[in-house]
Amino acid sequence: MSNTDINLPVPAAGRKPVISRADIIAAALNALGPSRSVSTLSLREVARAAGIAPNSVYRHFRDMDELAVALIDLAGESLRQIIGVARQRASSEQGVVQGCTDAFMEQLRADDRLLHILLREGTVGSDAFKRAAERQLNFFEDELRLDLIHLSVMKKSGLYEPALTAKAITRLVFAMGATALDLPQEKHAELSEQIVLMVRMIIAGTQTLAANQNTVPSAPTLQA
Amino acid sequence: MSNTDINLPVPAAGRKPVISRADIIAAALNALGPSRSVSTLSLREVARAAGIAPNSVYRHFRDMDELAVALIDLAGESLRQIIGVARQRASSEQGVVQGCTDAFMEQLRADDRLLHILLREGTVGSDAFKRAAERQLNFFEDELRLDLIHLSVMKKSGLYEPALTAKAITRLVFAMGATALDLPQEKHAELSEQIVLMVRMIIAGTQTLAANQNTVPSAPTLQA
DNA sequence: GTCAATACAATACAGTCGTCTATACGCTTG
DNA sequence: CAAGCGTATAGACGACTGTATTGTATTGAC
Repeated sequence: MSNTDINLPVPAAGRKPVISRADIIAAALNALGPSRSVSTLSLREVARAAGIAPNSVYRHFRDMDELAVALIDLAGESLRQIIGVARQRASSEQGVVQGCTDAFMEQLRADDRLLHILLREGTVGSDAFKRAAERQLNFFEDELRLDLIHLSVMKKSGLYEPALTAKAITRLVFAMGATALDLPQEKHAELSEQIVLMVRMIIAGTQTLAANQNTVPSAPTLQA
Repeated sequence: MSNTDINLPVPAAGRKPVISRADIIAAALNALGPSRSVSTLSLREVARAAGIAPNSVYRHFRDMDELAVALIDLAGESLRQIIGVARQRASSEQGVVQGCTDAFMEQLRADDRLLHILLREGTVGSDAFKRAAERQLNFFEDELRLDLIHLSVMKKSGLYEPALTAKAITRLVFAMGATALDLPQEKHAELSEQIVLMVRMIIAGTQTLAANQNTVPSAPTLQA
């Protein structure tokens, strides 16, 4: 669809844009701050933050929804890249969980406005809005699912319903991360530990369920 | 001259109220519909839905935040009661998980406006708003924690970090439930199965971790 | 009956919102 | 240079917001 940064090779016989999509997005992020919700942003407010007239925003975004979706997509890409780097650095299972959680929490701590958006705005706003957030979550789930499969092969451990496991981990981590946004920084370490333990619980659970399914497909209880 | 500085429990020496707090709350719920966010409700809109003048809302609620908190509390109490009934009917572990999830999803399906509020509004809105939602979640966590302990004793199965386990289950179920709000009803059954499996994963995980901890006491324990 | 307290309505005000129209600027091209 | 075109601005409109003020009807105590 429409590109975000580079204009088409059309000569563009007119006045050169003094402001770009990226500028408006940056202004929106700036106006948004660390704890505001995107749905409370008004077109005029963004224009004010960008130092342009309200109408000029229309040149770049059809409405605020389009801007919000751009913000969400940007946030998702940003976090995925960071998590990707953390994932590559880790090899063992424990390292992956710990490493990715650490990267996640560190990004949270760094007052990254993008991540805040992605965590908060999953359940409110317009349909396009929610669909964009859902899409980004699905990206995470899919990457995590591949990781889990890779890991289970490497460690020869069971993996029950990879997609479901990935979804559970993703949703849980994002939900916990969302609560972290309103917590003072000194509690972040504690929350980080909690998240790591929760993820380990799910991983242990998926392995156990896989083992039980292979041995006794009807017994609900487990004895290690 | 005699002043009226002290307000005793004087039996309302004035006009009888034609509208009550409950009426306003009902009007707000009605105006809110199934998919609107509470934070988008305006005082005037509520007044219009209640058929009263905007100012009259002030008589019962200091501002919209107070109304929103009342809505959240109401939603939490309502759902807790429903889950409580479902819990009492179930005895086995499988029954508890399945039963509570079914009750949860059925409440979702019944277009209950209260539950919608509780699921959506955990991450946006004013501080008082978010604190109220968090408080309701904590209630659920606590009840679930006691249930888990009770269950683990009954079934003689392990339970690793009851509080953390309860928190993981609660947050995950609520997060999944929130996504269900924007799903067509025919997908609810599928989602319900997913939720049940996710919860079983966590329960299997906490049991496995407990068993591992008993055999290999090297992992550091965390207790809040 | 009188009086004070109360609940609500009516109106108004200042502010913000999104959007429309018209206009000025600056760049490219002839 | 001048025409053309796209960008951005200025201003205004109507709708909506929360709130303050004022007026009015109803009630219960004396």
